[in-house]
Amino acid sequence: MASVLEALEALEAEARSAFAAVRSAEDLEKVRIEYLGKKGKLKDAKAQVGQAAAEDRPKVGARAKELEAAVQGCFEEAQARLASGGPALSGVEALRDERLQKLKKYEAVHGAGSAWGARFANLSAIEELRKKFPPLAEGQQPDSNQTLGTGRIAARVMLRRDQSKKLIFLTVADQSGELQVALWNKKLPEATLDLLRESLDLWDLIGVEGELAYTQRGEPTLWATEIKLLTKCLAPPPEKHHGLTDKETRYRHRHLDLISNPDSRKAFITRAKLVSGVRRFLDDQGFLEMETPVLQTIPGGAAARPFKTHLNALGIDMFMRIATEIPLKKLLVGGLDKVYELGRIFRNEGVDYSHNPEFTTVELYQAYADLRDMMALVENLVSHLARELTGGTTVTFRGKPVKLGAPWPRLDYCELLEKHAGVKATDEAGLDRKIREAGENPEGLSMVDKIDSVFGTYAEPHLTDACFVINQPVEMSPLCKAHPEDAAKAHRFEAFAASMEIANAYSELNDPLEQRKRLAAQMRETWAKFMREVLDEPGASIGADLKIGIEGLVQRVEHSADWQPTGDSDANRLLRSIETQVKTWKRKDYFFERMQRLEDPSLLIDEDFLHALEHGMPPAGGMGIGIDRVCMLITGCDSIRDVILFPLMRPEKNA
RNA sequence: GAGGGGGUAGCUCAGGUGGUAGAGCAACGGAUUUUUAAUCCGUUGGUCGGGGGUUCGAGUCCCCCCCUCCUCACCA
Repeated sequence: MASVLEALEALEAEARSAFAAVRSAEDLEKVRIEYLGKKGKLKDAKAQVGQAAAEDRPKVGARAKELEAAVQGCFEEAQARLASGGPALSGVEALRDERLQKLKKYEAVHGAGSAWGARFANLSAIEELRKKFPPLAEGQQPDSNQTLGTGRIAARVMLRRDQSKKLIFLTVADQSGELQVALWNKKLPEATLDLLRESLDLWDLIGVEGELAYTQRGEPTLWATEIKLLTKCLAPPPEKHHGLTDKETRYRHRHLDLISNPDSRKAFITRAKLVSGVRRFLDDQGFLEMETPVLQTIPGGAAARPFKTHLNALGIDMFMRIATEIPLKKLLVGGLDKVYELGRIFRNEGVDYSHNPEFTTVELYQAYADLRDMMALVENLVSHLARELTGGTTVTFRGKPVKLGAPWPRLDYCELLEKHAGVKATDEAGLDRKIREAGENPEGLSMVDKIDSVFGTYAEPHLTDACFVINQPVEMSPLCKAHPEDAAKAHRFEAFAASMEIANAYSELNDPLEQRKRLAAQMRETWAKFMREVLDEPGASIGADLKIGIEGLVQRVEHSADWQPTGDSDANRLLRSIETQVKTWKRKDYFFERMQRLEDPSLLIDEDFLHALEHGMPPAGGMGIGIDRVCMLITGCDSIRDVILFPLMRPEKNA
């Protein structure tokens, strides 16, 4: 013990005199590394604590702590004495500083601002230049003296291999691919080569003009005769071989992902082609692309929860659209017979591998057509896109093959239910049993909800290859015509692939009287459902009076076909009572949001839409396709986040 | 909302039972005139997600919080 303690004392004395003797910033850095550095003497000393006898460790440990503080103090003292411009740079700052130095070095020769480049015209894509290299036969020795023409490219430096001070190989990449560039003193002025050797970093953007020739190893290479820095990269790039794998970083900083991961870049290029392919396909069939409002006062066309926003100029609340259906149908009324809209819609709901709050759909409507036209259209469209973008009609999703080739089988909704769940759609007790088997509670669910729940749990997982599910119960489809041969069924299909719904189509309901009935029924159902939820909310205590009032209202809503919330003073009184009680509930935000929707009846019955139908909407086929999901299938991406450039991410909190 | 995996150098990752954080790549210095994830020699670089606790000593043990991925739930 004595010896360890003595050693510590001696080290402190030694460090004090060493730091005291420092006369320059360089010396200080040396002494700092000697004592405080990673392999410095202080580390060695601290390591000895563990070697000391167990009973001595407390004393020795405490002394080592003092020593560390003392030496750190010596360093700071010396630093202050020299006034050497603040603490040493560390980590990413040091790397950035190195690059700044190189930037200055380059600009010292080429002038201020030269590191940020300018127009560099008459470029070839790397992909095009590579085509100028004749393919080499197996084992064939390339003629490295033969020039195969010239090339001019702009690209990012991905790899750098210095063979010597006279020859440097770079691997550079542009959007189309990678190519080797050689900087050689026999092709490039010595001064240029020297400057670049000392100032060129990975991920810098450069412009190169030169001769095309194989190397002796047969690598297609652009031998630079002129080279310019087009943009300096100041931030340190990710690891050159493994690239960027951390998903969070990839989503938050997509630009890094696109540079580092060619597969990711390829997926988004494919997505762009897919979107333009959809447009071309529809345009070629005479559809016109329309642009309808994103901001709406009544978010209709679906039952999803909307995002709410506020328009200052008019002092009104507005909503982001949850579908494009309603305005497009008004265009059918207006005499535009084949219309579509491809764009973003917004739903204030969950996030998982196949859901993002904002996503892209294409909705299309064709007058005087029906479901059958929509079927032909979507199966041709999707198999056409698959063939064009992947070369085939069978894709791989989550490790399993998925067939997208037309024609897709037509599967009856109720038959699927019976086949996979073993119950009939009319068998309420059976449905309840299946819901309980899945660990859910069927109480409070409407018949439609029950059927939907069982179908989702038992049938959807089996819908791997692209298929049409048809003949849904009509209650599930409020905007859809009844089936011409069976009024209980909807003239509707949902297209599934890989267990995801990728399209949904109707023979559109154009009877304004029937439409009003359906919307009213849906509205009453929503009211009743909300009231029942309030009654069932676990942990919520509501007074006996209120309970009776709510139960009464539910009865009234469910049994009177023409019930309207407007003017029902009982309903408003109940809402106010609920409002005061809900304030302390755990899920109060959820309930307040639902209450707000219920307070404005126009949110549930879109009178303007019904009025439009009364002017005559032609019978029509209509369809919505989930572009993101189709894109997942065609690019083979397992998550919707891999096909959305900037998926939703919780903001990072800085501590 | 529930369960599980993860957060360590700029990047990719190691770190039995607490002993004072390592490697590869990148960076810096040097060698190298046809390499290709170039190679060889040397060097620097870390509030180990954040906060608190136990301890002489915490990446490691305990508590709280944050972010993320996966599965499930929710979701026309």
